[in-house]
Amino acid sequence: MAHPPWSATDLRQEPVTTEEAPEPTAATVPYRFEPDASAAELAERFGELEAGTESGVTVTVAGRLMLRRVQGKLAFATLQDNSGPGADGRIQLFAPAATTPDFEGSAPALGDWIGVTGEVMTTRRGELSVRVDAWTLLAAARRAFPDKWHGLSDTDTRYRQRYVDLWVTEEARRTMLLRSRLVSLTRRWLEDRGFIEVETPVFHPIPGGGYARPFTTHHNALGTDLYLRIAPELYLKRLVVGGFPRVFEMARVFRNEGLSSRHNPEFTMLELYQAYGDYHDHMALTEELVAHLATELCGGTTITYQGRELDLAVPWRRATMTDLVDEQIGRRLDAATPTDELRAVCDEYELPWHDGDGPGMLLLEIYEKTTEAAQWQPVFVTDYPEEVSPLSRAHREVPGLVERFEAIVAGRELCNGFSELVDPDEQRTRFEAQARRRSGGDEEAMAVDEDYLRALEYGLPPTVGLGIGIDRLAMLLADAPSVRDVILFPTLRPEADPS
RNA sequence: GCGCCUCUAGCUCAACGGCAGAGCAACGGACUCUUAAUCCGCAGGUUCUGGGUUCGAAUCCCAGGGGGCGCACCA
Repeated sequence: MAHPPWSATDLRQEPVTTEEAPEPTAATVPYRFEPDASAAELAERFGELEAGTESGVTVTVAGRLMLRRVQGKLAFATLQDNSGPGADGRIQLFAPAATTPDFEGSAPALGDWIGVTGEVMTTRRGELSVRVDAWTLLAAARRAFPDKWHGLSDTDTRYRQRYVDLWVTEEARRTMLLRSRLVSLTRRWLEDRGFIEVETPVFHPIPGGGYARPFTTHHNALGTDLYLRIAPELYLKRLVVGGFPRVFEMARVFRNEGLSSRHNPEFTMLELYQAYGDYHDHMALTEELVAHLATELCGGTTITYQGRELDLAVPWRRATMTDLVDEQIGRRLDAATPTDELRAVCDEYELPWHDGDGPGMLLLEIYEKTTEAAQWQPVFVTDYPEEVSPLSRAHREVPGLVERFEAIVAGRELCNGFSELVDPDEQRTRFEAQARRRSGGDEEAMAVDEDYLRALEYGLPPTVGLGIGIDRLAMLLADAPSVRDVILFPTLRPEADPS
């Protein structure tokens, strides 16, 4: 090799037709660069170096130039490479004119990516630095970076230009890193327990497994409409029928509904299914997984969310919907409560009801509007009305209810799980009830999925399933107020003119 | 979909019916130990868009657009 890897000299010396030296462009940066140290590693390794010391060690680092302090014939700069567990890695560059190549020439600009090779040293003030003995431009920033102190505050710009936000908003970087670790830890944790990760279709001929409006698309060659999945549930249970007793999927799902600080049209749902278990098993699994993640990511099971303390330590409280509603509004209501009485309660709390709503629908409505948001510490709400749970198995003791639970944390639904309905005849009856709602105008009700029924007819053993909202969980553990803070590129209206 | 708030230089923000400004960034200059370096100088605008009111509009009004928050929706 004629030049060290950081050198672009060979490229810059190509014949030029103009008298001026060419500006470095994307065409003049090297094809490859090989840093051998990061800011975090240097801090770790040379943290104890006394002020005014040269280490005798030469390293190559790379990153973006974020700050610059030119002092006549001596310049300091801050190179950021986002190394380290906090993704906040920065190292100072020390550049004396006497030894720094091209000091007076085309010095790098703020925002440029550069690679630097030089001796590790400390300044007289004791700041760990890399002396710039050689440097090369890796990418020029043609657009000005935001204010070096105030950064970006316009949320629109932050979401649309996340590639800038991630450099200037440490919080954003930290949050996204936490999310990445959350997903990684979850995978490992599940695999350690015998779950295998699978990928099921995003295109569904029949939308199912949830109660939501789907996005519709069209396949030209097949000449058929397809729906983007609203949940992977029905395919994952087919896999249990197929002989995989423990499966999970980190499923991006799509729901054609409103946007809010808690809803993005595409979001990530972890769904897992476990043969031979019931909903008690998955309540235990949920609390153990979340406590594990909190310990790994937040250093303990006591965390702060939006200024309020949350105790995620195992075990979490378990309470039936009936008991929780009773606690909140002082009435014992369940799926056997007469419809008239439930309607009267709805009226009392100014909740709209429809003629077609059965007791289960009304009870759920009352619970959600009066009780759910009032729960702060984690609680498993159990035993939902069958009417609103078309895929859940009937409660083994209480008629009209199913063995279903949701975990409510900080007033929000974190997950939803249930003992799965395994009886194909009963499932057909439930699907048909849904289909009646659907033809009655309820666009969110499910349709009859004949292939799913066929799968059940081959035999689904006792099974429990669970869906955890990964975005919600990330919000909780990252202490993020908006779901957009935990999604790298949240859904926004397309820009009219992005230039 | 409804309500409230918001939009000014690349970025962060002033000016609130009377000459569109500052800091940072950029550009020119001084400076060999800075830490958001400092200092001097220079340049930078469709005040989101279109109407209206007014002698005069960034400012007030109407309509539209982007964004935020709340409501509705999201079992």
